[in-house]
Amino acid sequence: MIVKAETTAPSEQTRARLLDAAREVFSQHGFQNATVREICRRAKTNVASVNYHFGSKDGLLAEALNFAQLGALQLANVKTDERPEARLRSFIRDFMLMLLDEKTPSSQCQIMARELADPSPALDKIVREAIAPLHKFLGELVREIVGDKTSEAELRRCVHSILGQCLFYRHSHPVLQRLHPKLRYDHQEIDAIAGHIAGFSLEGIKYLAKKSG
Amino acid sequence: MIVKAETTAPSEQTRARLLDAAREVFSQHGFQNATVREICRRAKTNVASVNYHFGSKDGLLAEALNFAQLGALQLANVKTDERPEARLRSFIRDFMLMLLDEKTPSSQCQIMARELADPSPALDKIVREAIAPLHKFLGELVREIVGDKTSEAELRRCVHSILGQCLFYRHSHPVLQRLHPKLRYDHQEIDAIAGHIAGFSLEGIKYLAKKSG
DNA sequence: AAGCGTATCAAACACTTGTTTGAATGTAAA
DNA sequence: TTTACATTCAAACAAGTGTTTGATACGCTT
Repeated sequence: MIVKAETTAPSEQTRARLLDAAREVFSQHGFQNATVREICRRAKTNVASVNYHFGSKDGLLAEALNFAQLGALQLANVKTDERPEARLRSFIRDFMLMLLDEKTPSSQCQIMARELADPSPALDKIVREAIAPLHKFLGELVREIVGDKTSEAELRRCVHSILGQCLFYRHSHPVLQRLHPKLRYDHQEIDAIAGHIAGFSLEGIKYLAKKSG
Repeated sequence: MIVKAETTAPSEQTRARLLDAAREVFSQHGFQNATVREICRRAKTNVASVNYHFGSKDGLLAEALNFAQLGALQLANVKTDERPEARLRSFIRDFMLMLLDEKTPSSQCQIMARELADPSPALDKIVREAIAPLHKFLGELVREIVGDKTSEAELRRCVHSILGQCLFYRHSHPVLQRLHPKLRYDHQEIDAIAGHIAGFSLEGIKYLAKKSG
């Protein structure tokens, strides 16, 4: 059938399976602790396929990265005509969902979070394509709230405070699980956490605005 | 000379050298990425000595851990008769110094921070001896500020917000270094960061107290 | 000095890792 | 059918890991 020729070639299928499996394993175990064999097992293919299709484990990570979702989130947020406070609220909520949701995990964001603590050769690309834009976006958003009086250094520290709170729940997950075994990151809990972070941060930001202004 | 017999035996010396080197390497590279060979190189001893003196790499980590400094910090803080707001301020400052100071790095705290993201077999001990007490201490301190009205869940989230902000600077150091190459964690910069975190957090906490009260 | 237990060391071991190889397989054009 | 090419695979490779071994050196008692 001609149809088959128009769909993906067989080689493209294993490529896609490898990328899916790689995103899964990298986000769960981090780059260093993820093994090529585990990835290939999940992709139901041979160990050699990684090097055949992507050259190396590094190459696989580089191609598996795709921060379109995170970028789209920021773009949609900017396009809203809501007040900056509300935009910060909803961004934190969306971001926490990407970081924590057990059902629809954005493996991209989880990989990004992991890379912070344990850099891989792809860190430069990740910083350039995901982290730097994210800091820039949040910086501009906070700037709208605090006004022009606040210094760049203080503004940056606000961004760090927000990101630090968000990432804490991802980084410390194994520990928090032990401290509070009944904890589950369902939709409701994530909403509560995001609401707290937004409220907590907005007070800090507004205080800073008053102090500087 | 009899004196020599009263000082440490030669075997104790290499034990001590191993522990020192282990703390150094574990705090710099994390448990997984630290190699026994690197530790022994710095301790100027043979690879086999780790297993001879500590049984295994795990055993070495277990004995290298010592959270006395962190505990002493909390005890001294409680003993102060200052107001809780001031106590939170000074604790955050001391904690950030332990986490970031390039000159006197508290390898213990850096190991603890690393374990959050990348657990080792010693995580249980670390949670029990360092992290759980730390959360408890901060919880009680924040409770003094917010009063009895605030729920346990919200109180806990405040503690998470504080810790998240503090740990962010340690976890994200490689990334922040790339975003702001001129950044240095000297005493002055750490003071500024700690001051920001304390001010930022106190506003969030007080807001929560009002909201609940 | 001889004997004994501890501590150190170079070397090897067992295992895992990412990567490479060369043969086998499938696909499509000649 | 034959040929050429891309893909897949089992197996091996090379390097790094924590750990073990057996010999050697040291300090101390007898």
